[in-house]
Amino acid sequence: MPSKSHQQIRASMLERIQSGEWGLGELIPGEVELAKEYGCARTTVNRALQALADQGLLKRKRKGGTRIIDMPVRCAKLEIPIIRDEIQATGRAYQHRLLQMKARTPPASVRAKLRLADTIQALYSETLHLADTRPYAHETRWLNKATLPEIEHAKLDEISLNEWLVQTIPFSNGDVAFSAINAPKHIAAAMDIKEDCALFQVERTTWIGETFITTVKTVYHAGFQRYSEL
Amino acid sequence: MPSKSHQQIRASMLERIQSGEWGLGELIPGEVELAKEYGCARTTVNRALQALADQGLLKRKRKGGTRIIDMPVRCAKLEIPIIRDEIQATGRAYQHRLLQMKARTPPASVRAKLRLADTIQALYSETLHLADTRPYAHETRWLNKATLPEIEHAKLDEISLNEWLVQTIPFSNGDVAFSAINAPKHIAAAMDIKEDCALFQVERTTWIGETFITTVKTVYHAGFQRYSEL
DNA sequence: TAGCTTAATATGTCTGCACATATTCAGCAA
DNA sequence: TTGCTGAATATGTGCAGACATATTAAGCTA
Repeated sequence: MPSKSHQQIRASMLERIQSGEWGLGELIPGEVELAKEYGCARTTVNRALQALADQGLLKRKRKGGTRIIDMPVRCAKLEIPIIRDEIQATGRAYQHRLLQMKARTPPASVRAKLRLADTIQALYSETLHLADTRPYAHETRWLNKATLPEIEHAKLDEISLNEWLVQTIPFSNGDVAFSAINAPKHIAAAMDIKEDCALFQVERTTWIGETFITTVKTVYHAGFQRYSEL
Repeated sequence: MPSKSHQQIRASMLERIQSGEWGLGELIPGEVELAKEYGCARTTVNRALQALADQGLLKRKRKGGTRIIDMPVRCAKLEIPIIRDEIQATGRAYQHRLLQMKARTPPASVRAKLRLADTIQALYSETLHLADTRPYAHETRWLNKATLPEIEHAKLDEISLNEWLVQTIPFSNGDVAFSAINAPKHIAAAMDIKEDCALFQVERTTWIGETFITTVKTVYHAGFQRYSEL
């Protein structure tokens, strides 16, 4: 069994954890001992253990040894796809409408969150995304004009602002918040639903280094679910 | 610079990706070349590249080489803590009330989701979690009695069902779905809020191997946000 | 030209070894 | 007892070399 052993070892260890052979908070054997047991090099065991530690199942400390996490925190890896992809993946036609777009001084709440100067102008936009002509999601966005002068030349009829950003600034940092809101009047009107209907909302703010790029509130249609494995 | 180089190399590569030096979908140099450039062993470069690939920034193929992901999918790693921890972390007092708990035949919708036989009895429960005596979240749970006979002896006054499960079945598989609902009458009553108020809902179903453990709907108080970095 | 074979190539993985680093623990001194 | 010091120890990291494996590209054949 000279190949792929680090994956097998990892799987075997996972089993030992799940079965309770290695109980909660318990210290497990050292790398050298495990290497002997599995008949492989210590490096290989190390790799398997590191992976499990990354996954949040183990905690490792030099000299302290490796122990099972006492109170494991459940984690869900949520994917947040481009809305167009999400719609087309279900076989429906995608459309989007730019409802509004203008330069404005953002309200204090937005300026605070983004650490913007009082005087700065930001680009404000509202977009409606449609699946087979039915409203799918509504986006409210603030965008730092200063960092993105190219925005003027983008053809936002053909490609949504959302997508344009992903292509232009692909790998940024940021944060997300998920919540529920009662549909405010203007969104209810745009999405053709009852006012106060419960909607799923995702707020995202993205940065590159220290400079703010954009903050966006995406509100999905009634009944929308975001799904993930854990 | 003989130490920590795989982390440094990884950071350096991340920069090259973010700065656009290595553009979207582009092929990057091979491991041997990078190793020469960074002045280290191929193993070390490999490790850095693997990490970035795990993170979803790179795609690697034997012989095909390594390329930057064309359409990166945003991922958020959401932590779903035990409610007690979540409340106590903000310095508030935690309490919980078991509103209901009885064995029942689950409705067809639940049976289907859990692949349960028609005849099986499941344990149904409703729990209210309080922060400083104010309603924080409401849980509706179905639990497979057959797989968890110990449940009868658990002291569910002292410890919430939620927590009892985490301690008893710590490492299970499952799925989650996030959504927004208008508060139904019985939840509005229990949480002392207006009917139809928008609430954030998390539905979780967990398994061990092929056997179903539990499914739970957690509805959080109005205005609740689940936050994460991305 | 189409289809097969073969060699070249980039990543995947394992080994065995060495040294680095953090942490515990025992032993000693004030 | 308290506090310090140094040895022991488990993990962290790196290197060189080897072989495995998937896939492409080139060359050959019909």
